[in-house]
Amino acid sequence: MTTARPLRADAARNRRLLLAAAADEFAERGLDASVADIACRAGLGKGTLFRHFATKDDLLAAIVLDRIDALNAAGGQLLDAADPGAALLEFLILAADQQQQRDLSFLQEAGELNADAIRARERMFRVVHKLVDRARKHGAVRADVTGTDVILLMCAPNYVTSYASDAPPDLWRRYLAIIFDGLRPEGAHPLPHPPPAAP
Amino acid sequence: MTTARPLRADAARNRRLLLAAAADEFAERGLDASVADIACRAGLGKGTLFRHFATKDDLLAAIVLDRIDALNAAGGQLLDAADPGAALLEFLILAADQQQQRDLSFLQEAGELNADAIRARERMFRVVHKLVDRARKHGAVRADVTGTDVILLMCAPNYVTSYASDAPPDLWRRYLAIIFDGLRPEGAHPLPHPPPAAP
DNA sequence: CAATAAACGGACCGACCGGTCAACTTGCTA
DNA sequence: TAGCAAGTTGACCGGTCGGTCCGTTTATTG
Repeated sequence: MTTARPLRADAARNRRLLLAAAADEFAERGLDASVADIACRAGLGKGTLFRHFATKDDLLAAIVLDRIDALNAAGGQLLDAADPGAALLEFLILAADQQQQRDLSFLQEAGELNADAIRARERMFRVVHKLVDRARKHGAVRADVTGTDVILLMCAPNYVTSYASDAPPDLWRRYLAIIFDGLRPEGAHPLPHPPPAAP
Repeated sequence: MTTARPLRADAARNRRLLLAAAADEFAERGLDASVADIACRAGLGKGTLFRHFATKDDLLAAIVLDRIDALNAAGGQLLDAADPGAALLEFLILAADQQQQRDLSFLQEAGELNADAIRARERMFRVVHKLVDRARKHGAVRADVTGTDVILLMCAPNYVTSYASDAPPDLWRRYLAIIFDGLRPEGAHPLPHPPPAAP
């Protein structure tokens, strides 16, 4: 039982500052952003950062957890949408939008994450599986594509555009559309390799 | 004029050892592989590595240059193939196969590379553009897709599978097929974003 | 307001990195 | 085979990193 007594007012404020600074710094410089820079950006000392987050990975996990939970909530609502195909596409757009993908991609990197973050990720995987199943049954997605396929492909649009240095910020929409066309049943060719097992 | 006198026999052998060790190490651990580990893997001292390659980036560029040149040669031949659509697909398969993609992805990362490597990359870009143009004129690729699109998407299949830790080594074939289906004219939906300028 | 626990901050630590260098070894050649 | 340039090596350097620690500051509360 973690009967945590509430944070002192300044501590709560600083925690928010740190999370915001870390989100910005990670977005700009990737996983290599240094904790010193993050603390400095928040106008705080490095020691303060480590008082709130025992390790750099914990800080990352805290950020990612928020994003994932928000995405899961949106995905849950999309499960009731009228058009299952449009709902899946909308979910993928939400996931890629505002560089959320950039954080999601951290999530995919193996198990060095907070247990909470891992649980949130698995919740998200379940949501994606449900969205894909619905879309497949509705004929909006080809029969030979699985939820795991979509999970893996989810981060590709942002990854792809990250290499076009002078690209407009929402170029990912173009590649999400191309990949999504590849998921549709119309004009689908047989796949040369079986799908991976669900994670 | 670089009238380089030939390397001493042992030096030439060590150079090959270093290139092989570096290729393995970069493939396993990515760009973060340390020069010390590479030298150790080659059974040599760190100083020897720096005698052959002035900087870590030069070493990387030397590896990448070989791969790119091989790919360019294959791509050049595919320009004469009977079926332009199959030729483009074959080129993408070659590019992704045997983790070549892993090295190509380094290439995409901005201009911190050897001038030679940059030239080789640009040569590859031209080859891809030609392959795509041929395929498009032949109706094997949708009209609204450009060579630059394909260059950006080229690395996606391997990237995508790199996050499925227990995946079979050629799972990328599955996602290359899905993405390639997205490039076909059949069942293509309008793209929501214009293509980026050619690099 | 005084007492106290919570929070803060930055000097400090050990590990690791890319890269240098001078002493040492070795293949080539005359 | 002698001499020497070419090649090798690992200790070493400056810098950065994640993380620790303790003297100091501050919000809270009786």
